[in-house]
Amino acid sequence: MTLDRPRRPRSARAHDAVLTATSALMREDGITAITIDRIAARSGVSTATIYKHWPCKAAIIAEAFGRDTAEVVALPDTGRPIDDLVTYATDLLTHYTSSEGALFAQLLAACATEPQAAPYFHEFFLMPRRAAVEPFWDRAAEAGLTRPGVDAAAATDVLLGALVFRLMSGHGSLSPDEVRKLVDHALHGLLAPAPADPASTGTQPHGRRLRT
Amino acid sequence: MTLDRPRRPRSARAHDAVLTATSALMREDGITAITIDRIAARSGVSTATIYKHWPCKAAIIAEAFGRDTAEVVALPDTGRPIDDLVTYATDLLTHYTSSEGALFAQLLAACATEPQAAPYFHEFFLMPRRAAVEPFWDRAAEAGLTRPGVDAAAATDVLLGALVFRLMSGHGSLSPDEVRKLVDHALHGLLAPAPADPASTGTQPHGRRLRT
Amino acid sequence: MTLDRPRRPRSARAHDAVLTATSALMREDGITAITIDRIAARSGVSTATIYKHWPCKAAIIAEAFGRDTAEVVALPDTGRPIDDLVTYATDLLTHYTSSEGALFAQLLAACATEPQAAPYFHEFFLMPRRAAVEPFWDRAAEAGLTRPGVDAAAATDVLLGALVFRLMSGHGSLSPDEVRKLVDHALHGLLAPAPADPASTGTQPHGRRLRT
Amino acid sequence: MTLDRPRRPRSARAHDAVLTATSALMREDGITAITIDRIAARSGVSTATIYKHWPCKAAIIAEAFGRDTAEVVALPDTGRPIDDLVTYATDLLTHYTSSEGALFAQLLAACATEPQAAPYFHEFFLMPRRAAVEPFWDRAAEAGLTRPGVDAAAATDVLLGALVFRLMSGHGSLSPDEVRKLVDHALHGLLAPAPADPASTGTQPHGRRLRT
DNA sequence: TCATAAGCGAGACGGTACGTCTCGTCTTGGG
DNA sequence: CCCAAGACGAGACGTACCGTCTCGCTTATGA
Repeated sequence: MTLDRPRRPRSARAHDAVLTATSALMREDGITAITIDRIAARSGVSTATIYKHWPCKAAIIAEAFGRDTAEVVALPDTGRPIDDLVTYATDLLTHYTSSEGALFAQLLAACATEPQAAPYFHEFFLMPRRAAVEPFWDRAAEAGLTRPGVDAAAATDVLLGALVFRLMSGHGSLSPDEVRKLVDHALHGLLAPAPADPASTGTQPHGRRLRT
Repeated sequence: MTLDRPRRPRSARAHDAVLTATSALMREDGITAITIDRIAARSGVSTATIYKHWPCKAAIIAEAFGRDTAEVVALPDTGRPIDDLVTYATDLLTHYTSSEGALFAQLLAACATEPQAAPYFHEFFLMPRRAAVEPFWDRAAEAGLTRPGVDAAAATDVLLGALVFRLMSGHGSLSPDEVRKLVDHALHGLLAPAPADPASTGTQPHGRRLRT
Repeated sequence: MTLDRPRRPRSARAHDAVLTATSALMREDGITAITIDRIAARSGVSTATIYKHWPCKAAIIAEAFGRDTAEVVALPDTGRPIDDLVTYATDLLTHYTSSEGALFAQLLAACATEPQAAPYFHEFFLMPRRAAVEPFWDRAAEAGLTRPGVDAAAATDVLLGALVFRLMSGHGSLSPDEVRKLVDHALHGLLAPAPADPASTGTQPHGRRLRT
Repeated sequence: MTLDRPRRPRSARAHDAVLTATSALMREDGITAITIDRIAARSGVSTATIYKHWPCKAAIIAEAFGRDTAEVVALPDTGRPIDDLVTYATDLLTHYTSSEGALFAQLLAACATEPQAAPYFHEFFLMPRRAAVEPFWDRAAEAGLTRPGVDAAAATDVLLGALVFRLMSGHGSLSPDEVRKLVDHALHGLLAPAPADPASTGTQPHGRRLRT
């Protein structure tokens, strides 16, 4: 617990210890069971020191969660941007279907409850994730594969949004089928495409294209 | 405080008084400032009685919020379903852009934190709202105006999802332009419509399945 | 729980049921665990009815305890009054050394806390007990075996007092030896008998100064 | 409420503040009216801190009462031990005849109800009091003025016992005459002194039988 | 080199909300 | 008219956690 040699450069040590302890606690007992005192006890960092590094509990959690999450879902690169996007989106949502999703939901809840944590969530979770996919969406946009006006920010929010909503409220299924449906809806829209030629059939061929 | 005549049919009286007090408190000071004790003081209902009616604070809030929200946004009916949907979706998201959205976000946070509240959120907020728009989506589906597989549940989640995400995490703008963009993306999809030639990849199915 | 037959002559039935239930509860879980609600549930008598019969919980307990205690310790009658007194006193204190003593202590505590119970304690416990031993002390007094001024009331209080004190505060041993010591001290006094010759101390016969 | 300079040495400050507040409350409204919350409000010490210092309410009261009682009744020292004992005993019982006695009774009741308080009662009230009189009884014993086997503990219990009993149950008079009677009985015994000639009764000298 | 200032662990503290408990009153509805 | 059933207001209870603070020690830097 008390290393001897390099004593003063503690700031970084304490910082790391807190994040590590927080990660451990949140996997073990869930975010709701996390308390500053438990983090302090687990990390060996005193509560006072913790409060010198972060403004509130949710900020710690946001940073810890963001650090852990560094690319849990790989970005494929097959050269077929649309396929890659579909794969990535499906993988991403599927990943948050697991217990990781519950953590994510509780992290978001903490952010909403403690507004001071928002910047931490932004910096340590959202931005890194978005930066990773941004070039991807950019390339897709350049290739004319995305709708006009679609950028990484909007895309992420629309893609994750429905899942977030369901995770938060606990309603709605998160079965693989549902996840695929949500991804499909987000990527291709809720409404039928405006018929290019108004003379087509009422129901149209996309039925085949979309159904699972 | 002590009404005289009809004394025993109090259950309903207490119930209403609590919901009314909760609504008032949540408009005045926000959801985070709500306390069971404050609800008790404001409503004249004792904490013990409150806990006999609801399992936790978030359940009360969910019911109160749901009761208040009964159709704050009107469903237009111009006979042009697509226009109506667009109008409704835009109005809905715009409505949650106001302070009402902050309440909504904190309600969701409370639901995620206290799982016992989820059924209340479901019953008193989500279901009534969804029931209101359901026939609308059904009619649109019958008219072939929605993509196959789109139902009221998925539609609501995808439409509201991005907004919910932004409200919860505090990131992202909620300006009218952004709202319009989110609505547009949700309704029409993130990806550009599939090109006319379907002969792209023979390897995997989702290219065909998904590409509009 | 819901007997049907004899409905009106309830008063006596309810009274008895309450006392019986209270006795049972107090043997099972101790007096501190007794609740009006538990008595009501156990006896099938409603709380409202209970409050019509007794002013407070301690009153019920006092009556129940008194009813149960009817002569648990026998009064010997060997014809040798002093021996009988010694036997009785020792038996009495020994009896209250058991778990019955703890009940007794808690009953007294309840009486001190809820003054309304005192008359019940007096009527249903103290008086019957005292009435039983009174003729005994009277006879002893007539035979000149007790000190002048000693009556049943004072005798009981002095005899039981030390035990009560120890039971209440939890201090002091209640081993057989200690009990015998307390009985001995109470019966024969703390001070050594005044020496036969009154000329011992210059300060005069305290015996006279104090006696009554 | 918020003193500035000497901040951390609060433990003692809080401790004292609680005891002082408790003393005040108990003189003003009686022990039954004491609440942890009232003590907290009066003393400026939070309930949580209070519970870190004492296990229950009765423990606080016991300590506060003991602290206040530090020798309210003086021990005379005339050189005539018997007289001193008589004076002291009478003064002591008389003192507890006042409202102080009611407090004492309720303190004992609290001790019986909350067993965790017993050690506090023992340490802060009983022991100091007993320690004060102990040398006195010892000297009397050495001088052969007390009955064999009488020590400070037994003496205190027998002397106070009857009073305690009457205080607790509310029965029996506590007039000066009665007090004197109780003191007399305790000091000199309930039974008449054994006749000088041991050959009196066939049942053998109970004096010897019982003594020790 | 040594003093100063800062960082730290430990943990007490004030504050506040929690959810439970019990009391004693009250009302309903059935007999 | 009485009663069981039990809802209710009141409010104390003991616990939990937060975020601040003080203490006393350790260590890095600047005079």
